[in-house]
Amino acid sequence: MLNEVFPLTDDNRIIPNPQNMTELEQYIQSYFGVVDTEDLKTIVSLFTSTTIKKGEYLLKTGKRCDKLSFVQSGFLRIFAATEEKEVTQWISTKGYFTIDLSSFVFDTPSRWSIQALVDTELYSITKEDYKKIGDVVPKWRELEKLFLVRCFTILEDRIFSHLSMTAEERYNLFFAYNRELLNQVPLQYIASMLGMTPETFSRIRKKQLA
Amino acid sequence: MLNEVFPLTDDNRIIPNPQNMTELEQYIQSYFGVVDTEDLKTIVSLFTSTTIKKGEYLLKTGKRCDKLSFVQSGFLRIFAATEEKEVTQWISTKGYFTIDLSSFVFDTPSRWSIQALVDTELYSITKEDYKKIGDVVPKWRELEKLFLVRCFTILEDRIFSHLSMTAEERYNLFFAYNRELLNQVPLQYIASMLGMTPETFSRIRKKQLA
DNA sequence: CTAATTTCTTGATTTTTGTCAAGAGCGAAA
DNA sequence: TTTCGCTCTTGACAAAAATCAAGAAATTAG
Repeated sequence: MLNEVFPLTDDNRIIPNPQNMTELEQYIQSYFGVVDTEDLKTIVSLFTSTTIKKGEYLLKTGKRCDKLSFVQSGFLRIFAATEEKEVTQWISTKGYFTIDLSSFVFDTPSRWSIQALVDTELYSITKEDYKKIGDVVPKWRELEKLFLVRCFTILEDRIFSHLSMTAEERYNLFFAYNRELLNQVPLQYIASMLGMTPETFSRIRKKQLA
Repeated sequence: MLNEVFPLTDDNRIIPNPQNMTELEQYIQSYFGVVDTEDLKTIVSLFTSTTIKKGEYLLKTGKRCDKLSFVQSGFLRIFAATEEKEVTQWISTKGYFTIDLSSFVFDTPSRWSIQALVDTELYSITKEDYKKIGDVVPKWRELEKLFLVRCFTILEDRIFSHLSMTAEERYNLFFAYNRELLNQVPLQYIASMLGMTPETFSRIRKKQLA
């Protein structure tokens, strides 16, 4: 059983790579496509594991976003404050990569704050180390671009949902794909990310349960 | 005056590059950052000029998007049809690059239709030729990524506007930056891309003019 | 230039969503 | 356990936005 946790190389060196990192490998595979197994291990070795407690911030608006984080477990809320209220942009669950992309890439002050909604396990990579991936895995720059395009497309879809759907339709679409979130994070945040008030959310929810 | 139209190199070769292409060069510079002048000419030479008549389609939903187009003059409406109505996702004006990105990159059926709202001059590049840019200009892949990130950020902002603003606020924000569109394209399309009905748009407009 | 078509405006009305306020439910902490 | 704070729900009402319908204005086609 041991080598499931600490797999051995040909010459019996222990790879300093906890077993649960395998999940990160799997997600990288699924998001970025086929990468050589050795490369994958190199990439994953650049990530470091951290835990962030409920309520704590991974990033605050105005600070630089200097790392990319992968959610191993827990929930992160990405939001920004306006004069009147906080607006939740997204909630990251297991398997999501979370970042203020613009801040990370351009070294500008971040627009988003990122807060843990429960104790959350992360694997994070610094900007510096992230750059190394491109050197080690030449293919990476292309895979990264494809990943970006997929993210872009998701945002396009989300805009389309606001141009063409009612609050109730957005609710139904969201829960068709994110059923599990409903009982695990404060509903007010989901309401906000769907572009409605908590009261409207509550009423739609009641209607859908009936 | 001639060399404004056909600028001469040191050795008096005429660069086969119509004067108005310079504008495309300028936009590439401004979007993608500093590229060597020779490279820029190479890139621009891969584009071909076309004109598309009012009402004609550059792309239809379901077809492959096999080229990237730059708007030299005119207006393009990017939209998709739902059961009830057509939803305008964006209107491209002079200086915009227009594409169904997902279709172009992944060779999937395009989600958007693109139609000319007036006779429109375009510079287009095929997917095949676009790939060559990366070979000629090694830096291109990085510049392209930065451009993508900027586009991504714009979409994030747009989502935020739907999560946090009223129709009237979106109207005002839009016209702070796109005053010129108001008298040049059917207002119903602008209404749609801002996520409101033509009637609501008309009323807000009246209110703002008063 | 005129007729036809499309687009835009306006009013009346309905529907959707937001606001305000009160109370219920629930979990965390003393 | 009991209290405190936070979240969610509910009702009454207000505001925002959509719908429907008619007509005016603008544009296009003949």
